[in-house]
Amino acid sequence: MKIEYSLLKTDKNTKARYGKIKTNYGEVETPMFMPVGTRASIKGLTTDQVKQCNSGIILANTYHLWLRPGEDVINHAGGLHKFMNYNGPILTDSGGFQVFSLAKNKEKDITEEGVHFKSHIDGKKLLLTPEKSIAIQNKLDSDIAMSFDECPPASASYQYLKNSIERTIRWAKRGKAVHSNPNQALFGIVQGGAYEDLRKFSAVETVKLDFDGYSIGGVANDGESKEDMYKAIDYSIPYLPIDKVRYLMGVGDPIDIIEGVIRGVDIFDCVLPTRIARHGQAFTSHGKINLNNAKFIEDFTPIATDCDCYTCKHYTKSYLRHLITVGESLGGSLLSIHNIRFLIKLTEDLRQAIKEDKVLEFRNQFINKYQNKNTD
RNA sequence: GCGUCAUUGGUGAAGUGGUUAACACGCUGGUUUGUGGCACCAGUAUGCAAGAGUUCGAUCCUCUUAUGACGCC
Repeated sequence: MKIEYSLLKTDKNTKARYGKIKTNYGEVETPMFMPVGTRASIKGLTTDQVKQCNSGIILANTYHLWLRPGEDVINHAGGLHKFMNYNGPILTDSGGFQVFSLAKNKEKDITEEGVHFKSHIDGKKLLLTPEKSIAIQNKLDSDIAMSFDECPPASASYQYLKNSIERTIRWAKRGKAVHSNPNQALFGIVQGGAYEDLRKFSAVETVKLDFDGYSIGGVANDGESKEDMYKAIDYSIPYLPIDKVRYLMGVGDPIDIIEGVIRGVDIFDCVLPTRIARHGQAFTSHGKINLNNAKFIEDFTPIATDCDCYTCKHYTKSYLRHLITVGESLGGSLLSIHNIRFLIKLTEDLRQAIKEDKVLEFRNQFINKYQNKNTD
């Protein structure tokens, strides 16, 4: 089967929704944060460790797995779940985001056929098309495949975005036409920057194609303002069906997740928790802390006493700082566990708040604490 | 005892008679939003062993002292 989404409750004061996604690999409650495992690995963690964070869906990336080891290798291994030993749902990103950053000359390299670019590994000239992206994802056998879309920068002009979303819709059609894995859902992607009419057009036209779920793309890139991100969500959501999952791509700042949930988003993914972990930073309810800071040299307390993650149960800030400063990869792993758990816990708390119709109170309390770092 | 050479930030060190003493590491902060993993950005010697002299001006030239390395008796 493909996935099935059930909307179970809506917050009384906001658009926040509590729901469940049924997949071939178990049920997942939403709102939910999805950790990113680009190359079939949540960097530095075993899948058991990821599961211990109470993860539901995780991500992998079509572009990276296409280049190495190749979709056939993973297909012969029995699919992505077996290959990477993850016994839970997996979503694959289409590769669009990566390919556009590799396309040197946007006007020349991005054509109706697809995107021309050079491999970041060996410089080989490659072409990724909507059909190719879907074919790769079919073979990877993820539970959710994403349409191949163009992800323009926040700085793109209105006219550029207009042409871009029209092409993205044509690409979505082409991808859907060749999608052939009966166990895999396929999501459409809404673009259109922070323009109300473009988001509406993109959403309405994409929904006409009848996907298994919808995502809001093109946010949180190259210095886009928070206001524009929230506008992009607000302008897209009204046109998405209530009985399908909504996915805000690439968002993982705690406050942005809350604001997304309030606006009706169900699932999120982001590299932030794992990337900042490798650079020594940790989320806490009082804001981000940097374990590189000298003040933690002899701090023999956990990152957060109110955190139930493996790292906080067993390690002190002093030890974590030591690992980070000497470059031991265990430091990045332990911080990744904490940060992933932090964001998943945040979505768990949001689910509870929706059930109690207290999302706004939760938002205000969280932000107040998160931005006022001195109080304890 | 005599002679030669050396002495520049936390470390390794570059350098010049004249506006802010290179670079690297370290250190101190910061950044990171569909991951081209382990990156990027910023700050970090009011001083060039100590003292005196020459000079308009000295870290750079001269002298003395200290310390060190090497050589000779």
